[in-house]
Amino acid sequence: MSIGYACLSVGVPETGFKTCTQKNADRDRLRSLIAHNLTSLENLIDYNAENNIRLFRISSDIIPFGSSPVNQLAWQDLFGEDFTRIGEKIRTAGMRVSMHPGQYTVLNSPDEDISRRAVLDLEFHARFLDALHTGPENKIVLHIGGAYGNKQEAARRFAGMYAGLDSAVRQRLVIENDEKSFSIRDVLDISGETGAPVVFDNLHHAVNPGGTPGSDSGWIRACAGTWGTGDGRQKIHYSQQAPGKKTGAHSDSIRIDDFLTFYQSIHGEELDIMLEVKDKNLSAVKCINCTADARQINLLERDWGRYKYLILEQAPAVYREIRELLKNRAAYPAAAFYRLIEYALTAEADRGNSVNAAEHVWGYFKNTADEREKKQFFRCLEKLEAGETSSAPCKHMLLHLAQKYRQKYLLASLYFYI
DNA sequence: TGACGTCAAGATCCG
DNA sequence: CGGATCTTGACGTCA
Repeated sequence: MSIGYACLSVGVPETGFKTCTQKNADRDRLRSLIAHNLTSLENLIDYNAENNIRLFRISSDIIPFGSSPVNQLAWQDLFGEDFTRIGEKIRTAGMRVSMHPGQYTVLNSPDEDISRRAVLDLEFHARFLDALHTGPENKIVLHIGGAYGNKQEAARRFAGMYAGLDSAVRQRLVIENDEKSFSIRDVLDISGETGAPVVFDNLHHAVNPGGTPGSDSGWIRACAGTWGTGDGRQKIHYSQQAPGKKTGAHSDSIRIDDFLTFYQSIHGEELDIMLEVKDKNLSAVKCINCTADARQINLLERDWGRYKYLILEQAPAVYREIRELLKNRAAYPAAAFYRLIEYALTAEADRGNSVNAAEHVWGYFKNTADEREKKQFFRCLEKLEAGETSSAPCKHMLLHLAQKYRQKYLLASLYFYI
């Protein structure tokens, strides 16, 4: 069982992706964007390895215009050594990666130009995973596409296109139910035609159930048989409805109690679970820690180190409560810990709390900062206290100091990033 | 023709 | 100047 997240991180330094507009996409620009993005990918892989995250989706945007004639760069060759090095790290960490072209890659489109571009896009994704020297269990996840008023016909067109794909693509391709047209029942039928493994997406299924009713775990079992020996562990996508947002919108964070209920219901299934959630790695670590075999409190202490100043700012009472909770080093109150963090993050910002948290963080620098920095910080703090600014300028300054004075522990604090 | 979804670039305004 | 808040771009389908 691995639990992972998609594409981007929250609060991991130097992991951002850059792109440009089509009209600015010249060779030099693309080369430097790709160099930057591969460095970010390597930093993400390092972070994942250090944090026990063994499932990760690589963003399609890592190569800007990766399947467009705008990008003629031989990036596999130009960055061959980087790909090899990053691929080795993935393998060494026992990590499984994937890619997922978005809703605009439509293989079954009746418009031949659109389906042709979809093929090119899939080939780009396969080329990327090949460049990392990853095996075929590192999948490309794809939706079936549009229904065009005749789902049967659209499904047949998908199967026809699938059969014509290069084996480098086909061996990696897995198909997923969507929230509009193709239900899990439809996708299982298409799998019967094509042999492609099926990814069950619980939220898409809740929005677009189709077929005969069944529990999530029932459908997951139904998908299990589509995964062959070379395909690796069966994968599912898991997400939760964002409260108050439109149907199908992903939540900001995974609510741990709902996740654990789901997790109990699929107990015994050997699955890889890809979380689709705004706070990305944060929810991944949460769910990993709450289902870990090694119930060591240092897992929680480590995550607490990243949350603590954020929680101090959001809800000082919860800060104190969590400190109490973690005092018993023989216990492993993972769910209780994350439940408190979820609760604290719902609190409204309070100026006094912001000042208090900023002063705490300032404690790292009060003996090392020079006179100019001291003056600057306290001027910033006074403005915050007077309600003349948000806490952003203070935080920005403290982050700058953390970088200058190499406070590694502080640099990883979510206080700066949420 | 605009909504849909996503995230970064780019533009603009404010103090 | 930094920060906050738009708008645009890039994609295809569907109402």
